[in-house]
Amino acid sequence: MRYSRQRELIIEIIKGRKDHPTADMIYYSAREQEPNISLGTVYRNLKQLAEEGVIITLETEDKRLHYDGDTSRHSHFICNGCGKIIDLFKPANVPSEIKYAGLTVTGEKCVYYGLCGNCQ
Amino acid sequence: MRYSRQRELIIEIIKGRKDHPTADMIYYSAREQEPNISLGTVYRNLKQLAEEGVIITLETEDKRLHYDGDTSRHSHFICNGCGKIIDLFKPANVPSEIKYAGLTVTGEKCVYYGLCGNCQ
DNA sequence: ATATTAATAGTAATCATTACTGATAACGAT
DNA sequence: ATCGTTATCAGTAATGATTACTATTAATAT
Repeated sequence: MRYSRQRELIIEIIKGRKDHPTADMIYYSAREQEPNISLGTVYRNLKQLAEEGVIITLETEDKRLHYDGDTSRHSHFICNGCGKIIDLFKPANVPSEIKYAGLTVTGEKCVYYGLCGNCQ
Repeated sequence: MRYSRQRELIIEIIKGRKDHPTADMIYYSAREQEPNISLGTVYRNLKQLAEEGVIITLETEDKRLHYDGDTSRHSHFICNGCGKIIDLFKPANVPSEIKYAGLTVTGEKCVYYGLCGNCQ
């Protein structure tokens, strides 16, 4: 994986924000510093970074992939009102059932839906 | 919501299977009994049924929506080897953090990734 | 039975994402 | 430092899942 200015910028953007941006949100942000960066470059790098485990993907009900620069184990809460995604850094334990079923868990994606303080 | 033979068939198919089929899997299954049913009809009804809460959607890393006829509270395990989706009927508790953050939870989607017994 | 209007089959359009292509740039070897 | 190799880029075309559209059919209340 060779260095590139564009990729470095993309990493910096994702790691620097606590919301969970989609590819095009990252694209628009990147264009502020790198006006000629292409959307394809953003998508290609995001995909690559996610495969490498540098960032994490979050599949939501809005049909677009959200990206998260924080790779530590945590869950998410998504507000049905405003769409905001909130990190939950004290995730629940893995269901006990898993060990009995002979399954090896390597990752988890727990998303809770509901209303945030502002929206209820 | 008026009765229709096609919708009834779609419901019957989803409720009758324990895998978590995608729209086109349901489409091909439906065509065995209703050879002229259209893919659009399948998609339209699945969307409607999910909105009504009759079925549940599952957003996975394979970029297609999976549907689940079981609306009881449960989690899922997805095997990275064979792609099989396994139900976990003893889901973990909601993270304690949520009540302190003033969030109201109305739904959850927990997906665990790893390897099933056959694939490890 | 008739009128109203969801629902359908079939097809076109949308939209996020990925693939392609010729040009550019990173970087190890000379 | 220059050269050669090749990953990466910008720009654009293609893909694939899903949704919207349209004329027709069928469910159901009156």
